[in-house]
Amino acid sequence: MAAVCAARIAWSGLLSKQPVGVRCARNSGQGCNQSTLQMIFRRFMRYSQTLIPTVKEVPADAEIISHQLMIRAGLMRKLASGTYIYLPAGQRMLAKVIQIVREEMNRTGAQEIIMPVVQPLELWQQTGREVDYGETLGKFIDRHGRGNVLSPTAEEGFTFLAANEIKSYKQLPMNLYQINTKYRDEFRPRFGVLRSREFIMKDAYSFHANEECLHKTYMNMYCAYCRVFERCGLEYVIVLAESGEMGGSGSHQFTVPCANGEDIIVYTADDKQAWNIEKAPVDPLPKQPPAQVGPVEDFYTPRAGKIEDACAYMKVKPHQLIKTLVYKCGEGAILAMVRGDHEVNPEKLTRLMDGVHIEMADEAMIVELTKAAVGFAGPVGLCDKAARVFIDHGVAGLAVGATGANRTDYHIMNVVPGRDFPLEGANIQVADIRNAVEGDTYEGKKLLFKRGIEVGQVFKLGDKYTRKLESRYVDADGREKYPLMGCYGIGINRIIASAVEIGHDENGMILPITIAPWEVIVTPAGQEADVIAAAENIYSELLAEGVEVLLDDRDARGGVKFKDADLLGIPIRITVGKKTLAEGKAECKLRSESDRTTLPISSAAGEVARRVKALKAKLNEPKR
RNA sequence: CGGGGUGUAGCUCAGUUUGGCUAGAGCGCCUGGUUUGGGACCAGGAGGCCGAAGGUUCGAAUCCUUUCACCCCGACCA
Repeated sequence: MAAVCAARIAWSGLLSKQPVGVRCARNSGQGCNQSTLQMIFRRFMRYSQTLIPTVKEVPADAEIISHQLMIRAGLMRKLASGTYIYLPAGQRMLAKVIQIVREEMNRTGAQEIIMPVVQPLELWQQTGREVDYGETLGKFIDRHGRGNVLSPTAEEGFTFLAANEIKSYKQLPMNLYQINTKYRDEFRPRFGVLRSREFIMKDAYSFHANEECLHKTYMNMYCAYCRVFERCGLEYVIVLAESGEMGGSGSHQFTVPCANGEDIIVYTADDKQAWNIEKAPVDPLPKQPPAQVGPVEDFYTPRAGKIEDACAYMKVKPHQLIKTLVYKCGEGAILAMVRGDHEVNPEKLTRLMDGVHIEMADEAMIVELTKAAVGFAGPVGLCDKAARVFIDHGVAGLAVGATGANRTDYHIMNVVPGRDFPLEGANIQVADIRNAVEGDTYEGKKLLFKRGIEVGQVFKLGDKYTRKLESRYVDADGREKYPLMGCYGIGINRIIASAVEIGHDENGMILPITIAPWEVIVTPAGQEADVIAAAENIYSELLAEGVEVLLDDRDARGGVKFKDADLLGIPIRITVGKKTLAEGKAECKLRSESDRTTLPISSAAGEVARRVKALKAKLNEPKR
């Protein structure tokens, strides 16, 4: 009883000795301007006054480690599937990442604006992306019957602005960006914040009079992105990516390698080249020597619409099967043939179609085209019925194969490419249309695979959007032209999730100091008045040094505070305890290391402030 | 959108197969006490429309129908 009371009295007594600035703030600011007040409140951080709801149990619906820890550490809570509430600690992390991104963008001369999240549907109809984006595009109709889009990206909005404001080559180049909420009506949100419906993205759009200028800005952004990810303390890999329906000629993706990544990175064994799997090229497989093959033979394969079922009937291996997929492009049918053990890469098809939107044909269209149920399509007799036919090198290289008979419940064997279906023709093309797989090579070099989280991507868009939205400027030669565009995105939330994915141990997050919610936590271990007083002192001194510090002033046991500090991943912990205090010392521990060092209590704050600055400098002064 | 799974206390989950006493445990929360350097202990307490709606039954968390939400696999994805 007595001890608790003493402790409470000690706390309340110290609370009344708050720094003068704070008292002044509460007394409606005598002599303090608004920004000073905000600064003081932002830095004045007591655990007991902050909503950091840590939990011991792993949340049932969190599958991957970053999701689990972000919930457990009290960074966020789920509001609905794919939407999260960011709590104070999470908000602080987002704010820090945003600030880094903003600084690096501004350094390149990009200008920050804010675009509405709700945008007119007509703009999206003009560029054709209402259709291309499909159901992922969030839409609603307002009370006036107008269609609205919840912006998943903002090419339309920025190009609209350019169309109205960029009239002369003298205004070019121009690079505009925003850091704003994006919405995508994902079929399946998952992995916590890695694939959420609502997220924060930095998106920039640049406008140029010529290709060289676009390239220059593109490379500037590329470098700025390197700096951003280095400052955030992330290990990252840059891969060549597909620009797909975004249109345009070039793209790089910035990915953080980790086991839970959704993207697959393909790289050569010598580590010289890397691609997203959508883009990774493969060498054609060696052509099989021609064999003596009898005529095509029907084979009864009831209900064997799947590769493995058909193989079982015909006693062949998947790599001997020719898989025929039907895509559509407007009204026309597109055939894509790959081996049974390979997968069609739609991005590669899109590129062969010059960026035209394609999608899987529906059942009705397949039945109409092949006169058979889905699963029994084959190239024999079908190639002249399709607008375009793409045959993978792997198929063309087969000496003999089996495939669908274009007749329900039948396959055919002894099919020889070039004999039983054409490999050449006006509408026919043998090409690389499949995903790379284990064992493939490129330019003779072995291809290797790893998973990664995409945290940023840069694109060259060309004039796709400026043409569609009639954005024209007058060039030096007096003629009207369409500016070339680049676009550049960074997933703010994903930076945090990937930092957690690669920075954690069994006790919780281990965060880079540049994005951790606080730089230092001061933990009084014990409720004795002198311990609390010493902790308060160090806390005040750190505040005065400009360090972002959290004081764990809770009336809790030491163990609880240590567990929470570890969970939160705060890079530096200063512990004030009875024993060390008696020796005039405080203890300093880095979250990333197990050793502790003791510091004289009188100089502890100054020394820790120096360490904070050194740690930050290490990340904030990138090599590039 | 196809396949699978789960909805019971703030959280993690028993109980449902085989309907039956007042619906449980651990953690968290509140009160009091003992503690206080790695998620303490004792005692007491609050907290539930058993996801929702209909049905079967003397009786439903439990059986049936419908529906909603969430999760996983797949498809999809600048």
